[in-house]
Amino acid sequence: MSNTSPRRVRGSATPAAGVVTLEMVAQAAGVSPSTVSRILNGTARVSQVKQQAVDAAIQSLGFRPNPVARGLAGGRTLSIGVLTQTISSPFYGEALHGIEDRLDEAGYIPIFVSGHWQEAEERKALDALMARRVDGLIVLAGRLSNRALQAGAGNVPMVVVGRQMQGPRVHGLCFDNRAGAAMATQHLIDCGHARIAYIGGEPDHADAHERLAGYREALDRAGLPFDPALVTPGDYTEAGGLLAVNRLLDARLPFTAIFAANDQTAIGAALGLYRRNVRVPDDVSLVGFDDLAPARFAIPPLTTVRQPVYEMGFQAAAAMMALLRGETAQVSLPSLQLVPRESVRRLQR
Amino acid sequence: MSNTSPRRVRGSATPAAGVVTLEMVAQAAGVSPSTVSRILNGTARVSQVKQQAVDAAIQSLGFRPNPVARGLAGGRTLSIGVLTQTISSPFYGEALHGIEDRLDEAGYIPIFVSGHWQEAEERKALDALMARRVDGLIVLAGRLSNRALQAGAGNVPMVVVGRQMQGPRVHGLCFDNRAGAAMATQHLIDCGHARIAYIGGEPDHADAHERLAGYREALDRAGLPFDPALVTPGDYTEAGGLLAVNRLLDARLPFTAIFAANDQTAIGAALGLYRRNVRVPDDVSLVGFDDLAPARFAIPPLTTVRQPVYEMGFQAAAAMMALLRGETAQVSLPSLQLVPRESVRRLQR
DNA sequence: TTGTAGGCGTTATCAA
DNA sequence: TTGATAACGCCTACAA
Repeated sequence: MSNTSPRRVRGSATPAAGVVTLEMVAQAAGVSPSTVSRILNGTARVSQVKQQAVDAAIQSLGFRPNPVARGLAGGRTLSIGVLTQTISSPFYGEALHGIEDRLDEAGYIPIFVSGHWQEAEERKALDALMARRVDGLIVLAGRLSNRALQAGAGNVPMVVVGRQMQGPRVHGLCFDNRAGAAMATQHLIDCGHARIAYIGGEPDHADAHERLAGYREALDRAGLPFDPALVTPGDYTEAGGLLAVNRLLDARLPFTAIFAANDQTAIGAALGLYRRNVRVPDDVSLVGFDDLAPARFAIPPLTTVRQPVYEMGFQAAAAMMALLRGETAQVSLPSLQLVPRESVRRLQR
Repeated sequence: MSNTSPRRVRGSATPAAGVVTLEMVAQAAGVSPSTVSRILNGTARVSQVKQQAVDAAIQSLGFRPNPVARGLAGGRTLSIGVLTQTISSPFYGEALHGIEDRLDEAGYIPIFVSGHWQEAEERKALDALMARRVDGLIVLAGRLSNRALQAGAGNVPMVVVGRQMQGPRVHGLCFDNRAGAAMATQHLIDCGHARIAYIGGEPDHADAHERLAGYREALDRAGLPFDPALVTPGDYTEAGGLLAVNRLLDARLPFTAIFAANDQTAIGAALGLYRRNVRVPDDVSLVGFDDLAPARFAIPPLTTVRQPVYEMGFQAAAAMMALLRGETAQVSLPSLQLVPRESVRRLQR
């Protein structure tokens, strides 16, 4: 029999003082390490006596399993990679919050990395995540193609927010942007507006196209003409909205309302209107999209379409947990809702 | 001689297909694993020949070291724990962005966890971080006492933003809130205002007290009386600002200006004033603190004190890197600056 | 039900 | 300068 006592001759990492290992728990409880492991993971049944002995040892020693070692041995790191675009974005920030809360419930931890809407960065971020051996991947929008994502993710399960994807270990989750935009436009039409301008989002974001489609759909349904001159691009930022509204005003076309592709755009537009002495809603009505905090406190408070973003993050994480259990994710997103406030005026006829 | 060939008899984690290990690189290059490791870490000199052979093998095999294994063996995970309060906060979001960018430069990854301004949650988050064996800790404000932080951090280096702390492996980093607040108040005084109300921040945040002190300081310096009735608490949110301004108005005390403890408070206050038909800046001037995006696009654009938050995060991460190198962190924060916009009116005399 | 004995992919020590 | 080898702390296949 060779020597099996835990000699420490040479080693690498100096064990941090006060670190309690599973082996120490086993010794204290008078059982083998495997038994402790089994109890920790619920891998097999163990007798009541040992169960209690181990529990007691864990308590008294204050043992906490080392996730790093677990990751190496078990192949699970209990961490989920989250590829987001800008960690400081007011929109995605809420989603991250939801993800964090749901993962926490399950003992997982999110690892956030930003792609900044740039393919190269996204690819790099994805690599970093995979190198960290995350157990799953949640992707928030982005520019990477579905193929690139699939390839980059290897064989870990993936939840993608903002695009349609289905597969055995993949789940897509999105809001119905088209319906939301139609709802916003319809609201303006219901208030008597017929000349409605549209300030779009980033031209190469899918949701920007869907919102434009929703706008046209509502116009069509009401039998109103679609005037391309009333449509101008934005970039989902306040500055973009400001610029866009200036173009609209400079064109000297008549319009009584503006539907902006998101709240930030609408808020920028509102400032642009203010600068030109066009009053909201007296002269021009304004509707946004998202319902972030600034919309609620804008002057006047902004009518918008509410996207439950926190909930979206929460559900994305829930879907991931399902995928990890080998189930097919079956989560549903709450639908979008119009939030009427004070930036829209009912036209007299 | 015992058998040293890499037999795989029984194991645990099934090695994921396509995973390239350091050992495979060593074989391909015809050297020992230790040599590969040395090259990877620059731990020792190796001959040109082997150097190149290994580099080639790494390239062709597409090898990427496994951080999890590194963490176990080397005791370093190349990750930094970041204890923040609300990941979706517009203020801290910017800081996280800065941290992320600086850490990325150094090959480190941030692990963000939220404490939600609650001691119990912060403690839990701290534990989770330490269990993950992060190499360092960056703490953004919070309620945990310095002692609790020190204890929770064990012996990993720590950078704390928003409080004064010094130590061999600890570094504190803060803005001069007092000076910033004095600057804001002074600006109002310079514009001829004498009756200046103050809407405070969360009563138990240190920076809220500092800002109040700055407000008083400016008043004193100008020989203006301090009227406690003109001071009312807020909570750093828009809703808090709205409520506060209502209290101020209800008290029916005369004032010509308001200094709010942060932008969100100011924006809420602006809405409150609007609701009561008090115009900004014609009837009341308004100054905020932070200079977040919404301030720039408020109507009218908000005069405020700019805190370079991104930079703050960046510097905090830089300090951490210095600490990790065993140096004493010696980073400096850019100072606060007044950003005059349109929410302040110069009083005629 | 329980224990034994690798092995996960790296780093670090020792000896050459 | 290089290579063998023993950890790092845990999990699990296998044997008992």
